[in-house]
Amino acid sequence: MQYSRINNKKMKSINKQNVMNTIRKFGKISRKDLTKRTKLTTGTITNLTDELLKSKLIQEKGSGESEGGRKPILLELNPRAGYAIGLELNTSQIWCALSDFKGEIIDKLHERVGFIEDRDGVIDSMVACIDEILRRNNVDKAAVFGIGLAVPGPFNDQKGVIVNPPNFRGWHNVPIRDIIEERTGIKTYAEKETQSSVLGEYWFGLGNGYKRIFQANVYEIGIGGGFLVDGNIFHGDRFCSMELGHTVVKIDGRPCICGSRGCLEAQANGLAAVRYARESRSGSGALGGLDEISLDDVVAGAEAGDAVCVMAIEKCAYYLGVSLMNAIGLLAPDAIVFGGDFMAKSRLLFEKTTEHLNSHPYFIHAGEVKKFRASFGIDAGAIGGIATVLNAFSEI
Amino acid sequence: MQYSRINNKKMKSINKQNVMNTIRKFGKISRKDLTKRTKLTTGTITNLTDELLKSKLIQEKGSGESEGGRKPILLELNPRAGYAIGLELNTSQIWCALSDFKGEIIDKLHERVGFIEDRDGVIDSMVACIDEILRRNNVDKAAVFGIGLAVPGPFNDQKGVIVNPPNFRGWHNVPIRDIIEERTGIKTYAEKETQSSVLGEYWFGLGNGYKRIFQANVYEIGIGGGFLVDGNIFHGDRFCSMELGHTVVKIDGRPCICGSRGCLEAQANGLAAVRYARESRSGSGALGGLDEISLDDVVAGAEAGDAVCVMAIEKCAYYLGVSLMNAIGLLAPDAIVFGGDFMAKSRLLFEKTTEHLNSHPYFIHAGEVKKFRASFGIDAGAIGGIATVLNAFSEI
DNA sequence: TAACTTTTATTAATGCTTAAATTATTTGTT
DNA sequence: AACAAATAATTTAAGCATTAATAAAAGTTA
Repeated sequence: MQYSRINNKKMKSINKQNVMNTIRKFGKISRKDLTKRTKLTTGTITNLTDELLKSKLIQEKGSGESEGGRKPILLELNPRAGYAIGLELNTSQIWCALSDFKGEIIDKLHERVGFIEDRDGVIDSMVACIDEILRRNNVDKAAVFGIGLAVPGPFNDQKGVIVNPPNFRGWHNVPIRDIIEERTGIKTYAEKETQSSVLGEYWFGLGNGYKRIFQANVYEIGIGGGFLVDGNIFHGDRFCSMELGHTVVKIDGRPCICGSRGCLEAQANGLAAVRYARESRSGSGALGGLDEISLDDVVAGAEAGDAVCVMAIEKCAYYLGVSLMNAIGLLAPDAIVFGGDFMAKSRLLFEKTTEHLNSHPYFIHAGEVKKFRASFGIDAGAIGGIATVLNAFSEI
Repeated sequence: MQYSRINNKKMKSINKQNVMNTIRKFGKISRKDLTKRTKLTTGTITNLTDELLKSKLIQEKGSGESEGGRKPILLELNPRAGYAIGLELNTSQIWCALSDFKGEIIDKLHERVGFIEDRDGVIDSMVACIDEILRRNNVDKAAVFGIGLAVPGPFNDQKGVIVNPPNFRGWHNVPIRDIIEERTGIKTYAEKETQSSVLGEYWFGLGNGYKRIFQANVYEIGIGGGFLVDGNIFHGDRFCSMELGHTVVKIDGRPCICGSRGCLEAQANGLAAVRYARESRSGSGALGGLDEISLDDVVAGAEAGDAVCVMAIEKCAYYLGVSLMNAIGLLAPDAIVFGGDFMAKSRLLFEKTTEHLNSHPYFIHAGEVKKFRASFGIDAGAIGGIATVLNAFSEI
């Protein structure tokens, strides 16, 4: 690993961060176990935890079982040390969540976005949501460690700029991170929605313990990717990485909203499933109101065993399988998380996609990669935003 | 970034490593400039360079221009501090190179592999090459810092095990790193061929200065990928990453040697170009000896403007463009290096591939990614192996 | 030659981790 | 209830590395 210059101050900061992360990971842990996990000596642990106690970031909470001697004093994060806000923005909604320092959700707030084209109006709404959730929980701005935004890609994760999401008309190069920070006066972080999700899954969901986690969020409209290495978001250079939805899975396939053809998003999102079902039905001569078939109908139909609906979803799963296999081939993760509303709705989509991944003739290890569905639903992005804030809290 | 426990010893090691890398990067550099580059103070630089001088890893070499005061004493790596060996193994050849501590190539050695299926025989040959190159240059084993192997994927880069390369019959789960280390008694490192290449490009070629470099090696037979983040090889979890050649670019495309269909390797390697040319010619009614057309013929034909040959190569370039665009979408590199013998031979292949990357309607940043051809040819893997050794030389 | 600049080396101070010794607390045994 | 053993946590002195300030060395300019 490439390190930059290290001195005593930095050394201490790194070790302290290590202690904090370990406490966060274990929830409650004794100083003894901290020495084991961090490889620091008991003296150092005493020093560092002492300082953390004094700054109220952690607290002593009860004691553990005796192992034949003195009972260990357990340490935990101090929930009242401060707060974090997570906020996801998508084309139709703003999801906002407030958590304490331990990451426990205190309150949630949800607002529909009227016209996504009304950029300034939407930004006003975001700020209003933040103000409102603080007001109604009586939280002072000074007590908030940060705001974690989850925004649509493509996103410049170095500068915090929304580049040009196809569904966000009029949002070209919007420095959303700086705008929200300036408007609220609160330190703000921003990540692409799926990157945010996977960090949330790591801290608060099932992702803990894996070294390389890839997440695919499959929505009715969009498809996004996220990737974590050792608990850190894999960032791109200047531009956003993990643009899974606009990788081409089928050459000369369906036109995509992005201007290309055959993107995974065009071939395997929820709308594609609906389209496959419709096309098949009209092809077989059935008539009547089929134009109004919805994704829920297709999912329900598949669940009930309707052949057309099963085919439609299996088709999406096939394309997903191909693209994910390609991603596995490049990234070699040890876990894959399946999120997004379409994925959450359809058991079949998950099963068929994983089936495809488990049956590759050559990348036999793809079968050994852990695969599971995301722990969080619609608020995954906001929860990830909270994780972003707490994770970034390193300047102790 | 995730750090592990740091103490004084580790701190010093990291800073010393930093100094070494900076010296290696600049070739010759004064202590003053080292303080600027490493952000360490003059006192620390004096200490660390002192130790490095005493251990003969670096040496003073002349002085730089005066800037109005005392002339700076220049420091450089001591070429005689030790040696590194790089060795690439592919289906037909063993390429071996010996370098001094500065990375200057002292000698090269090349041997054809008779039967790749004869695993033990090939391993014997590898060891013999290493012995021979040391013998004829009068280098003692004890003076060799390490051997860097460049081997075919899929490769378990954690354990140094060749998993199951399709062209390597009988090579299932061969712990090549440990075998060579045990047989030679020299510390051995191993990387997948293209990963090795890109590290070589970073240290000794044009890759320096880029934060995220993706390399695509396009050969007559295989296609491989490599990726560097901040000068470090991007490793997978348990299994090899960057298996570019076996990502699917065309659903239900040509059967691939790996058992899948439509892999990039099956659609865009040199043999594919030959096939496209042949198919087109026989389709157009031409006859006579066309079965014996070679890749060189196709490349030369394209260079001369032959429409069929141009088409054949453009077809490969198109597939390469699609797969590389997908990789860019996921990895967001700031530079792409094009290597491999097919790529080295054909100017058209390079031009058309980059053209494709520069014209994406959505990933506009793909056009801004620096693209260049690899600096090294057939011995890129071996040079990369040397880079691996010198790069890994951290336990100072 | 003297004044000045730049580069390098030295020294005392500071701050961190570490190892070893010590104190504190709990359990089990007599 | 007293005591020994075991485990947990703290204290202390020592070692080490960086830093900041200062000194020394070497070259330039007037």
